[in-house]
Amino acid sequence: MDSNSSYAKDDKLRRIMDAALTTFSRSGYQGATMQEVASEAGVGKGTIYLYFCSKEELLETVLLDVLKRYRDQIVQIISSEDASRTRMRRLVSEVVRGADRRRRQFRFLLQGSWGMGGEFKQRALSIKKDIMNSLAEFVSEGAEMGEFRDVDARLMAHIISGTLDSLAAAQLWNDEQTLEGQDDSWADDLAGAVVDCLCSGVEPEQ
Amino acid sequence: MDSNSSYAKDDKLRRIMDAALTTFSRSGYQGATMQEVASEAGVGKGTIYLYFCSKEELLETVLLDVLKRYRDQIVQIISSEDASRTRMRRLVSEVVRGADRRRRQFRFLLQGSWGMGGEFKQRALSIKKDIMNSLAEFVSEGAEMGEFRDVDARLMAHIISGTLDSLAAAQLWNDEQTLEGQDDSWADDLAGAVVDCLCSGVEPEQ
Amino acid sequence: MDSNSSYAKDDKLRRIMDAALTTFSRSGYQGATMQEVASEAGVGKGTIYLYFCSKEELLETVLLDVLKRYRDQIVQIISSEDASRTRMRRLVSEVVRGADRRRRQFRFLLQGSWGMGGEFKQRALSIKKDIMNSLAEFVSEGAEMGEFRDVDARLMAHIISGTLDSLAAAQLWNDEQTLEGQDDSWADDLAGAVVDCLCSGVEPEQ
Amino acid sequence: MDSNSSYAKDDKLRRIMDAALTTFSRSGYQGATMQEVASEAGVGKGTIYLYFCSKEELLETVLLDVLKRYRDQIVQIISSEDASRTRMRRLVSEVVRGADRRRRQFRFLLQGSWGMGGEFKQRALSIKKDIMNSLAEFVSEGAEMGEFRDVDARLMAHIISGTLDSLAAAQLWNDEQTLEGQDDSWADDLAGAVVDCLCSGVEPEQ
DNA sequence: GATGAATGAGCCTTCATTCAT
DNA sequence: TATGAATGAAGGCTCATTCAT
Repeated sequence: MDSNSSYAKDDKLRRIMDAALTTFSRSGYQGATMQEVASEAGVGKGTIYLYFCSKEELLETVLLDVLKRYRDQIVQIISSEDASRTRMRRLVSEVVRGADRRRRQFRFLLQGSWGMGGEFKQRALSIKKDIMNSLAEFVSEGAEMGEFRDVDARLMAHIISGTLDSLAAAQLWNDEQTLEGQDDSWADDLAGAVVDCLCSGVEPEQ
Repeated sequence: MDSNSSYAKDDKLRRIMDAALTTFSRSGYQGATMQEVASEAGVGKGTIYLYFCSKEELLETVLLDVLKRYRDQIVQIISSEDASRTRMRRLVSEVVRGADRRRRQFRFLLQGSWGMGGEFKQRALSIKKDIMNSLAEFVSEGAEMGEFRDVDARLMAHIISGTLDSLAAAQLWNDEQTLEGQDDSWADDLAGAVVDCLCSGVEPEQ
Repeated sequence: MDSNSSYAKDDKLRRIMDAALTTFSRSGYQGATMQEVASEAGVGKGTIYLYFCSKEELLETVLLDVLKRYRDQIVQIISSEDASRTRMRRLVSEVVRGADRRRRQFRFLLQGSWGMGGEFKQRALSIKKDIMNSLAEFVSEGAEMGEFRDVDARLMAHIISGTLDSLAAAQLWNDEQTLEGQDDSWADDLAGAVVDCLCSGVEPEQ
Repeated sequence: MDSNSSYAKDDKLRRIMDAALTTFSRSGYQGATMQEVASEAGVGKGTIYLYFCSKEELLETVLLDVLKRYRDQIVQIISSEDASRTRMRRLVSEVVRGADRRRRQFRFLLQGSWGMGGEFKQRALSIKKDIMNSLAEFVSEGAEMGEFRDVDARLMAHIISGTLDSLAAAQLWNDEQTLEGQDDSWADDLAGAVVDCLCSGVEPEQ
């Protein structure tokens, strides 16, 4: 019984955050109404205010939550013991696959934290920097291990991050020209080609 | 007199669109009020409705306008007769410089068209595809001329576009770690390093 | 035309304040809704916010306005050149008559400024003190002229003010036992009896 | 056990009514929330509804309770066997002292029953009339005993009642000009002066 | 054309009340 | 009996839009 009610409470919070993610993603922050979120979550409008003190706090919490999960996914992938190129490949394929599976979340990430203010922006930026730092470190370590050239790690992090975002966005925007064959291996094939570009560059070796 | 009033009319339209860009960029679409836009433009609130039938149409017009200008800038740069690497370099340096100079516009571009619907989204996507197509064509042509390897042009377009976006965003977010030395040549140096990564890749030649 | 529109604006403000007085008096501050006030005034809900920035400011303005008019009435009456007793008599009869005529306003005055905070309370208190000071001065002057005994003027002011309030309240509460015969002279007769009590006291002369 | 739980129940009821008095007095009827009252009483929000079926009933009960206690105090004082003037003096001094000691209650009384409707208003009025009747009777009896002149008893009741209210209000409003020396005997001195005014009147004997 | 006073639909938020535990 | 999580009606306020001037 105890564990039941405890479960129920967590469940309600989770349902609200999930509904908020869905609703904000569908209608945008300002466009979404608390009533929509409540209906989507299957709770009363007032119930949301038992967990979040304002619409803004709800958005911030959900946004940070998604951002953190994205960061954790990236960090986890590039922390493996595989060869740098392999890790990079997994990074691309997982993110692209994830964008497909969790469209709602990526909508959110790409939208970013526009219009949010002050303290929140700092926290969001902090997580974004985590991501950048992880990627930069990944590049540096690759160079130390002799698997990468000695390029500017921070710039390379921008290139990787930007590529991931662009691919995910294409996914969301349904860029069927780029990503049409959705069989089992399309993400891996895509990742292979992208990583080839990133690793070998676009210029022919002389 | 005719040409005068016509000029006056164009001028007023231009001031309104400029004010809208500034205001939407500062406060977001929903956060901005028509009163704000009117004040910023130095016209009466009702005047805006002589040129645009709704707030949404105003946003769409301004957004498409900015997108087009961005597209045109990119197209113009990569249409020159220079070597591919040189054009790519100019692409990066101009975009980064532009992000610095025209922050309002880039805010807008990165924010995208959230919450906008249907027909408008198609038009925005269409322009975004113009950009992608231009970049892909640029890569293809480079390959034909032997200046680029025979990589997947569309994927390389994503890499370039994503890199540009990531750099521009860092600019806006004031990522002072990446872009601190703001002397005259910082953009060129940055572009050089970025293009080196993109052209030669991150892996050492064997 | 100019004077017309100017009149219209003043008229709208006046209608809103009047409607607010009526509505607040009928339903209480918290009980009244802005929609009620708007309907009573025959304007749109938003229009009120062109003249007052919040419900609270509306209440404060109306309350201070009524308070000031009450103060001015009292000051005017006791500033005449008549004998002290005559002025006191007019004070009572006018206030009682006013309570009858302007019930809404007296409701307001008696309710006072409960729940209002800070700066406003100070301004209301300041006007209430004006009234007390005027009454005290009236008593002092009466004493100087030999028409009154040398009693504590401030205490006597409390007695007069309290008596006026109690009579006005009885009026409002429909104390038909006290104030039933509402012919032309009832107020004068009442005032005569009251002033007799206040002037000669309740104890028999020894 | 029975008497214990019965005691506990009475105790809880008392605590709730006390908390309501404090809370309503502090925040006003509409401003106070049931949660505030519950917290102040140290009980759960739902518990209040075991004793009162609505917020309004709670207010009415508490208000009538306070009114009755005030009435009883007045009746008790003027029912003694002392000389009329002595009783009047005790009336003033006790009320003023009481206003100091039980500010919360007087706040309530002075605030009155604004916004309350129908049946309740009748009951409150009924108690207020009790007070008026008691005072009028007191004056009549004084006249019968030859200690008072034969004035209109109901009007004199208004004068006394109004004076008491005005003094109590000054107390609450912190009218330090009137009531500053708060040593042991200030209330008695004040009462002496007030009663002198009421008994002998403000006009010099001729 | 240009304006801004006026409007009212719509939304965030509060809080009295209920009811499962 | 006692509780407080859950609810949803209701209200203050905003702001896109209109229209008389």
